[in-house]
Amino acid sequence: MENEITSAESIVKIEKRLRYISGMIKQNGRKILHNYPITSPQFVALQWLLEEGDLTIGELSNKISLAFSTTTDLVDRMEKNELVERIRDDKDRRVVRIHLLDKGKVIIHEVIEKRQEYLQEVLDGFSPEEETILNEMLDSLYSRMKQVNEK
Amino acid sequence: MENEITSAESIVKIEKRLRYISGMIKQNGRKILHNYPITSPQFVALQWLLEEGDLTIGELSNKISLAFSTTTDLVDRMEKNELVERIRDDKDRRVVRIHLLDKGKVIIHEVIEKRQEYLQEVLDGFSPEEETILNEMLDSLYSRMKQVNEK
DNA sequence: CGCTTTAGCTTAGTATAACAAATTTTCATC
DNA sequence: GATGAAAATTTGTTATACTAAGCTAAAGCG
Repeated sequence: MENEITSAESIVKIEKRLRYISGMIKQNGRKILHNYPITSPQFVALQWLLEEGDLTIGELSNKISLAFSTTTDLVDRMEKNELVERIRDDKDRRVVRIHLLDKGKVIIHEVIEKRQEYLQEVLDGFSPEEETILNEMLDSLYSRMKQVNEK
Repeated sequence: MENEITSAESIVKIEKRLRYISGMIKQNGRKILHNYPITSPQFVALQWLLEEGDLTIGELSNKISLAFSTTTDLVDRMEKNELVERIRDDKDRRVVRIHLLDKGKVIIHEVIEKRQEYLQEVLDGFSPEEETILNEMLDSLYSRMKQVNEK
């Protein structure tokens, strides 16, 4: 059963807040990446590789919601910088698996740490109760968005 | 006085949630913009112009956290597509004010509406109480981030 | 006034990102 | 083995994004 419709006014407010927050996060992300030899899309890709292990071009493209050809170029540049390497699958020679190299691993770990420090600082302004609520909220938001996006 | 330090584990979890959610929003945004003749950065710029009224290149650059020259190019393309126009300030001939044109206004309104419909759908899964909590949470997050970013 | 500095924006130059369409290579299947 | 499909890449084009250099108008100052 669906709940009552949220007022339009409320939606506008929430949309605005989300936009401002995402602007803040973007701004902070820029500041951090400025000290590292990777770009924002590269960061996203590397983080997925760290989290999921080796991924094919297709899998990575889906994770980061980009066209195959965009991902190919992205990987080209990261390979040139020795952040990752391509490994041809022995069973299926069509498939290329992207593997995180040490240099990439060090960088991505450091950047993630900086981001976590930032988050830590933000959350220092929260009580433990608020933090619990935030966690639950993000969980709900995520699973609900997943539902809606998959429709 | 600061609250107790959030556990590292919790931070990791929250970071991950935020990342997933922003991925979802990005994915949905792409889907919507696909039907309109504007790009994602252009959308952001137009939305600020709608919200704030005419802005100078400098003001707009700050709003969207981009270099002046990037904004100049962005405005060039939007001007070519008749979404906005440049108006020289009469008092101070150095200043250029970016003004939203009708075509741009129609597009930005429609895109915002689509985004709000999406948010509406997401929030339909929430009870009024949850929604109130969400609102408060976003408020806290925003003001706290602003504090931290300005340090 | 005449000079320098500053502010606001644009240009130039380069690298990256993003996509659609065409192509290549390999696999699966008939 | 021919044919079609799948996975990546290449091609071609446009948009984003930055730094550094340049331009023009305003402001400050002797």
